[in-house]
Amino acid sequence: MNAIRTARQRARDELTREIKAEARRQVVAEGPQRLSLRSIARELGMASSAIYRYFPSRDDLLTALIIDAYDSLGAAVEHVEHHVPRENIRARWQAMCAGVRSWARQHTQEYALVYGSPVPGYRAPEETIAPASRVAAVLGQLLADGWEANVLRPVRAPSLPPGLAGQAGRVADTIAPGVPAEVLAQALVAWTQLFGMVSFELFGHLVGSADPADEFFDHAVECMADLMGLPAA
Amino acid sequence: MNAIRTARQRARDELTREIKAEARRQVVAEGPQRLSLRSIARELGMASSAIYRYFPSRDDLLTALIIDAYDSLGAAVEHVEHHVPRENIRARWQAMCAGVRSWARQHTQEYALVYGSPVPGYRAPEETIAPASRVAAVLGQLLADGWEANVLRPVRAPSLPPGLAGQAGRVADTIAPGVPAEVLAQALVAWTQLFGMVSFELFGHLVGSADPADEFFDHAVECMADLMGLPAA
DNA sequence: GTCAAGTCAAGAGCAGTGCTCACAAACAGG
DNA sequence: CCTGTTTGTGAGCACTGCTCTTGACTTGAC
Repeated sequence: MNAIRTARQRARDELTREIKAEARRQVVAEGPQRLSLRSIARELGMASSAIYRYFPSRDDLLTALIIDAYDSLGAAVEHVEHHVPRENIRARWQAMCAGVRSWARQHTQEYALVYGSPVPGYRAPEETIAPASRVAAVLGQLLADGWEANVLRPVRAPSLPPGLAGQAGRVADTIAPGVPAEVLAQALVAWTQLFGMVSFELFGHLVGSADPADEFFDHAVECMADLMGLPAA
Repeated sequence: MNAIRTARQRARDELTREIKAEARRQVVAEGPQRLSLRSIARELGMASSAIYRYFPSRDDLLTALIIDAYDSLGAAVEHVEHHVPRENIRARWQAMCAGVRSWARQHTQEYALVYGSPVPGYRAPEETIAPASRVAAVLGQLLADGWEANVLRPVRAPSLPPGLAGQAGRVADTIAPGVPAEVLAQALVAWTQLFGMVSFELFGHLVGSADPADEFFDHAVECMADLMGLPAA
């Protein structure tokens, strides 16, 4: 790789960025449904066919936006979580939950793009799993720190069935080294609860029940913290 | 209302059904994205414009499918839950969770339609909330029965903040009469966990971690049963 | 400095979409 | 029977994703 890129390469990178920016603008404004390559080209003052030099299809453009969204969420959560004293494990969990929710509320369409129904039938997995695990890594690190400091007191976990123990162990190895599978199984429960709750709030499934969801959200975060055995203080 | 409808009315009902059936076929086969009024008309041997005599727009057709999906899910869950002895509260919870998951796995696209990202930007709420609460009512009834039999031993719930207590109380009034707000708040946590977990499984967010999700699912169901204080036996 | 190879934007065009509208049949109730 | 409402039709508008050819531009080796 040369740091000095050719003029052509620089123009290409810039245009790629501009296309993505305009696409994101449209997705945010009107949803992924209404994203149109032609209107992007119109807005950028170029022929619609030229877009295909940069993204082979509409779905590929959407995939690029998805990756960016994962990255943006990961960065946001990392940011808020890093402003909490490292030794206060429970506060770190609370911070990351709040971070997820607040990012999701500020980026509804991008959240829907990532955690809503996969739009084009099937998702391109390879390029997305790395940025996707970024926010999961925050939880993993937090658990690893708590385990190392010997402050985790997880709710009695009945001995895990072998399959789940294996899965949880493998996740622990990559994301939370040292943490036993029992703790990680609980963390997976908390994890799915968190995103289920945020999705329900954003997608309107709480309107009849916990509509201003702030208090319910805090309540659930505490319940899950207890489930994982995060220390109270 | 006359039970004997005119020939015209009968034809209209039948065609409405056929349009929905063909639409559902397409959604199941290729996703809501690819649903096309023109191809429905083609398949039914009629002019595309004729569809608009029955559904004013594509989104209205989708809304009709959503209502049907809610109803189908509700019926399925009611069915499996009713085959469990009424006094075994925990088994009823397990059965309804399994029912939700199994319906979701058998009707992926319809589940995504209902619990995925709201496609057209905003959802028509009024017509959907009634069928939507049908499956929630199963959980409510189960909790009400358990509370009346005095077998619920919920995890210590720190006194609820006033807003959440009010919300949970109102839900209890409509769905689980007699059940205190503290229990219902936990039930809401379990509720969101259940659908978060199912969504993650269907939408591929567990591929790296709990991919064959059976054991993890059972584990989470147990955790949530404990959280709500459902009796072990 | 020249010139072939590679890259890129443009425009026309294909096949498809949702939706509207004027019109002609078919039906319903008086 | 006949009037007024429904229903189906086909043409048409404005739009979409995507492909392909054509011509202009940039690049880097000679």
